[in-house]
Order: sequence, then structure tokens, then C-alpha cells
Amino acid sequence: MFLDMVSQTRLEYGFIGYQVPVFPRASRSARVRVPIRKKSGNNEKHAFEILVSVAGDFLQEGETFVPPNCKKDQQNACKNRVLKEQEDEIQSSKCNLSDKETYNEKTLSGYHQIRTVNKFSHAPDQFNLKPYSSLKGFDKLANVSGRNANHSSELGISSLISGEFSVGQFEDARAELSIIQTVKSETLQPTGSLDALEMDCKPPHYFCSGSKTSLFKDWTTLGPSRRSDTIETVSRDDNGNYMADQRIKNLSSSRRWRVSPNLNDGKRRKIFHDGRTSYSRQRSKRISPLKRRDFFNQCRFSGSDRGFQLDDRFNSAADKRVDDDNYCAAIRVASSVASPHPHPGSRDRNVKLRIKSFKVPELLVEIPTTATVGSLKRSVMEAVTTVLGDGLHVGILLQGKKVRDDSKTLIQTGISRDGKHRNLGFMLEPRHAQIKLPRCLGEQGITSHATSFTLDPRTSSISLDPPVAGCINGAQRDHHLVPSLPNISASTTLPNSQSRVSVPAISGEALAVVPIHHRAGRREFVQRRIRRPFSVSEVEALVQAVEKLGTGRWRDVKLRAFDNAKHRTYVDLKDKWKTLVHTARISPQQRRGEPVPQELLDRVLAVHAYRSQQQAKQQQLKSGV
DNA sequence: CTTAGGG
DNA sequence: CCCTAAG
Repeated sequence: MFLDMVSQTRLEYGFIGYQVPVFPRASRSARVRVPIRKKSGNNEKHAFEILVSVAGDFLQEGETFVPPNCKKDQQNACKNRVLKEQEDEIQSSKCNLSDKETYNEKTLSGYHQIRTVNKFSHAPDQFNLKPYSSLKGFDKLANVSGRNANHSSELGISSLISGEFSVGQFEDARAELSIIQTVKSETLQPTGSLDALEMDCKPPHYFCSGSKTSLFKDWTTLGPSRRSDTIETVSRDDNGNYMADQRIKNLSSSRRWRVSPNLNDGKRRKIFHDGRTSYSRQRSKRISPLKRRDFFNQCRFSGSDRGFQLDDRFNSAADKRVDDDNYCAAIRVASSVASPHPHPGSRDRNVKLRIKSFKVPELLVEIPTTATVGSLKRSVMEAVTTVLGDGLHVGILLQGKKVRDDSKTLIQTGISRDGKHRNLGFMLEPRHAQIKLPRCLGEQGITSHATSFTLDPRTSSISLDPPVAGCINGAQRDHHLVPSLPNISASTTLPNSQSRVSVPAISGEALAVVPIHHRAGRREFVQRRIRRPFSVSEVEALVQAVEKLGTGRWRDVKLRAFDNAKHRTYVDLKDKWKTLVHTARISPQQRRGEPVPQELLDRVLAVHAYRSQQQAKQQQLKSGV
């Protein structure tokens, strides 16, 4: 029933004539996957799904669909329309700014939508997020050891956000996410407030400029197998000019917004989907292929601090890079610092970064006045988790420059000195932009920069306590730090820093509609594991184990020879054996990668021959009997 | 969850 | 490395 409703609604959107963009194709598995139900006969619906998926994913703030044969003046029209609508939104927002409401009502009767929005903006305390019940998972994450600070903070924030929160007062909150209005560019100027961490976000803001005349069938011809070509968009460059552009942008958090232009009233609307549920699913997927049980078993708990050690499965999430500052969900300085009496040359000084709060960008919520307060809370929650929940990783800004090298120590980077952390900023960046830049970490040579990530319930703060290891670069310590925050402010704020959540006018449980998108089998983007070629020593270990155990007992092989290599699953080992056999059979000239000693390959062949022989005999016995 | 095999 | 049918 719901499904029908949803698809019908979609039909009205009238996407037309654009082509599916090339998927970023680091590897086959890294590209967008659109689940297609094999047995369903409704190809049109499938095509729609694909289109929505793809189109929504690749749209960015300010972008709009343009028919393939769109001319320049048409593009300008698109541009003007965007600007006009943005102005309209501001105006309507201002009109209601002065209205006052109370929150102690059971329903939102009498609340105007826009007023509600402004209420959020100006009463942040009322809508801070607090951990839902008992900070699920956060207890266990209370002391995370990662490889470096970047890494840990990313993990910590992800954990924080991925956990379940409710909207409400935050007296007992351990983390605060205040919802603020970031319209004024001044809010991004340095204020000297050490405790303020503000994040300005530029959420996706797009609409369809397609003509209503083209209907469903126009794009159903795309078909699921089509996976190339381009999408033509109009986007805005650094100077605020709009330009036609053929490109593939990163799969930032914009993917969670489905384009849904309502052509009847000419207004932009965004339908929200893919919220919490999806995220947690995704996250657990990332933890796989190791078993969940294993995941927690591998955590090393250490007494009272309940810390645990993370293995390098999380490497893939580290060292992410973003090419496009335009879509950083971020900015600006943060964190009070406690670095008492630093001793130059001391190797184990800590820097404590207290991130008092992250502020999320303005959110627009449309909700019927008959909705309950509870559903409103959930709407806000969904919006916030959508913006922050996934697809983000943490970037570090120092003196306005991105700190890209995750392997540097904090000291080397200059984060540890003299409390001048006015120049230190954290930002959330799209995670999926970096699929193409995996960090290849060899099995060896990983120096562990253990970093603990702690949560202090008393101060409602997250503190980073990185026992910094490594050499000290004196030269880098003596920078005279001048506050120079990145200037992502003015252009990124304003109307397009709004995210809108549309809650259908269903009395009672308005939010009941949102999860439907989950059930409808929304696409998910699962980060492919980084490629980690087997070293010769690993091959040696594998061969040895297989010689002992034979093929077909990959779990035992894993336990025997790769128990400590968390990133090698038994499937990996099985696959490696398969490729080894193949490698051994082809000529040395055809082999790639680090050469495997012929001796090992010979052993591979020997074992393989023996095993196949045994298998053949067994087959004969069976068929003979 | 494991195995086995195709992609 | 991913995906997934089968057991």
C-alpha cells in the first residue's frame, strides 16, 4: 500500500532526459549498486529507482537537472529559478520570525511550518540531541585506540552520531548537537571563543528543472544495464557563478536526498530517506566480513577504563581526502585545549581537545500542524542523522589548511603547542569522495600511534587523549600561529545551507512514512575494502597452512595462520589460494605484483594437484558405488 | 556461519 | 575483493 503510494508520488516528479553518469569505478564493487529484484516484473519501477538513485547521488548543492539539449539561456533560467526560490524561502522565513510559540503543547496546532523552523533556530537548547537511553555502543567506544587522532575522532564522531539519540533537553547529555541557524557569515569569523565549535554545512539543494511533458517512459529506457555517460548539471563555482558542468561529483551525504521536484507548485522539495536505520545497517556491513561476534571479541577490554583496541579494519576509513571543499560540511575552530606546561622535547605530552559541541546546519522541517510533538522530534532527529549520520569523515584544519597526512603526529603537525588551538578546526567531509584514494597499508611498517578517544560524562565532552609517539620536529613547533580560518563561510551559508525534511500530512505517526524508503530497498553505498596484496610472507604462511590442512578448511587455515590478521578473512584466504593456483599456472611474464617465489608456487601446484587427485578419487568412488 | 565458485 | 547459493 505504501509502496504504491510512494511510486505514484514519484511518477509526478517527471524526471527526464538526462543520462546516467559514469560511476566512479575504482573497482567494480565500488560503484553504486542498485538492487534489482530479479523476480519483479515492474521494470518501469526499477528504472525509476535507478534514476532516482543515480541522479540524486550525483547532484550537488545548487545543481539542477538540465535536459541534454539545454541551451545556455535555458541554463540561466535554471539559475534564476534557483536564486528566486532561495530568496522566496528567506522572505517567508523572515516573515514569521517574530512569532512566539510554546512547546508544551501536545500537538503543534497553530504552529506555522516556518515558525517552527525558526523556533529551532533560536531555541537551540530545546533541540539538542541527547543520547538515547544508554548511549548504545558508546560505552564500549569509550576508550578507543586507533592509529591517530584523525582516525579516532572520526570514529568517535561516527559512533556518536550513529548511536541512537533522541531529541530533547540535554542536561544529561554527553554530547550536544545544537541546531543553529547559520545564515550570517559573521558566525564563521573567529571569535576567540575556544569552546565554540561551529559547523557550517552546505547541504545539497537541488531541484529538477525537467519538463513535465516528459514522462516515465522517457527514462525507463535507461535500463539497469546502462552505466555510463554523463549527467549534465548546472552548478556553482567558487565565485558563485553558475555553470554548466559535466562531471561526476563525490557521493557525499547528498546521496541521502532524493530529488523530488514538485512541478505543480514550482517549489523545491526534498524527500528524506535513508536515515538512521540504513546507516546502522551500513555500518555493520562495514564491520563485516568479520563476524560481529568476532568484532567484539577482538576488542581488548582493559579493566576499568573499558577501552578496547581497534584493529586496522578501520584503516579504510582513515586518511580520506576530499577534493572539493565546496561540500565540506564544516568549518571552524573548535575545542578548548588543555596542554599544561608543555615541555619541548617531551615525547609523551598529550593534547586534550574538548569538542564542546558540534552545531549542525539549519534544517527545515515541514510537518503538519496535526502532527504530534513526538513526531516532530523524530523528524528533526531524522534530519540531523541524515545530515550527519554517515558518509562523513572528519577532516582537520590547522591554520586554515587541511592536514592531509594522517601519519604525522600531532606534534609534527603543530597541534600540540601552547594552546593555540584557535587555529585548529574539525570538519566533516563527504566520505565517499575518496573511494578512489585508498590508503594502502602494508602489513608491516605500521607504526601505531595509539590514540585514545574518551568520553567524559561529567563535562559532556569528547576528549582526545593521544599519547603522541614519534619524533618531534622542532621547526614545526615554532610557527607563529595566526588565526586564519578558511573562508567557506558566506557562500556556503544562506539559503542553501538548509535542509528540508518533508513530513507527509499523515495524522498521528507522521514519520511512519520515512522508513518506507528503507523497506523499499534503498540503495546503499558500501565502501569497498581497501586492497591489500598478500605479502610473500603471507603467501608462505598460507601455503604452509594449506599443506597441513588441505583446501576446503579455510576457517581452520585462517585460525591457524592468520588469526592475528584481522583483515584477512577465510574467504580472502580461499580467494588468495585460488589466485595462487592461477598464478602458478601462468607464465612468469604474465604475473603481476610482488613476485611470489617460484618455490612457493611449486608447492601450491603440488598441493593443488594432490587435492584435486584426491577429489577425483572420491568422485570415482561415489559414482562407482 | 562456512564453503565453493562465479564475477 | 565482492557476491551469494547451498549446506
